[in-house]
Amino acid sequence: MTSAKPSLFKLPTERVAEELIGMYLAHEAGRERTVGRIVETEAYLCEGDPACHAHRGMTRRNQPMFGPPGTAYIYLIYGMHYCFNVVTEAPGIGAAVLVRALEPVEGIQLMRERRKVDALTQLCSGPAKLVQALGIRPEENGTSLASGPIKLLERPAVGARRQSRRSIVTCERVGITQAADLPLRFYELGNIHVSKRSPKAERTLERR
DNA sequence: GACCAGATTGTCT
DNA sequence: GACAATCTGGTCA
Repeated sequence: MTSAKPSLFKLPTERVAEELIGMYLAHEAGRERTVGRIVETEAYLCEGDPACHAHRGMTRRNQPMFGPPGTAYIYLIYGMHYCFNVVTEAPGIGAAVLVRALEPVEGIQLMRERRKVDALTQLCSGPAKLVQALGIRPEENGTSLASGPIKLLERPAVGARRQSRRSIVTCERVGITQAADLPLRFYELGNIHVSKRSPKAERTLERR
């Protein structure tokens, strides 16, 4: 397992969101390590996307979104849940990818304790759930994914089973009211850890 | 399985 | 003062 290449985060946000599927998100706090395989993401674009936090310019909350690509952007939603994003493209742009679901890989017992549930599919099948399961903290907002406690990893190229494009479903994003129809959500077809499936988009994929 | 309401607080207008 | 990139538990079919 090696760190993701920094150049990855400079790609267009939709590309990053798609490329992240199949990669690994790791969190280290002292000796406690948890790792999950990314199975669902959403892209939030700097232009033409009113659902993006950065749409109306920089504020105190969204400041990390305007930092260098590969920065962690963690924010509080609905007064009680935290969500984790990866900043993309270039400094000052204000685009990011929301990680929505993981397949638990390492530190599963720790995840169970943090989430206070047993079922594997309930550990990381939602943006706020995976933050809780990995033990990601709001203080880690703005840290670098290359050197901070949160890391993005990929399997070495040799012998790696490359994520086939065919098995990635593209559909509308979840839980937003503005620009809800843009196809900016990506998830792995058939994976039980995905937070919400889109039967319509899956049928379209099957026909290809 | 689908739908709905309630919890709860920082941020922005 | 309204709203929000959510989750959970309850109800109903």
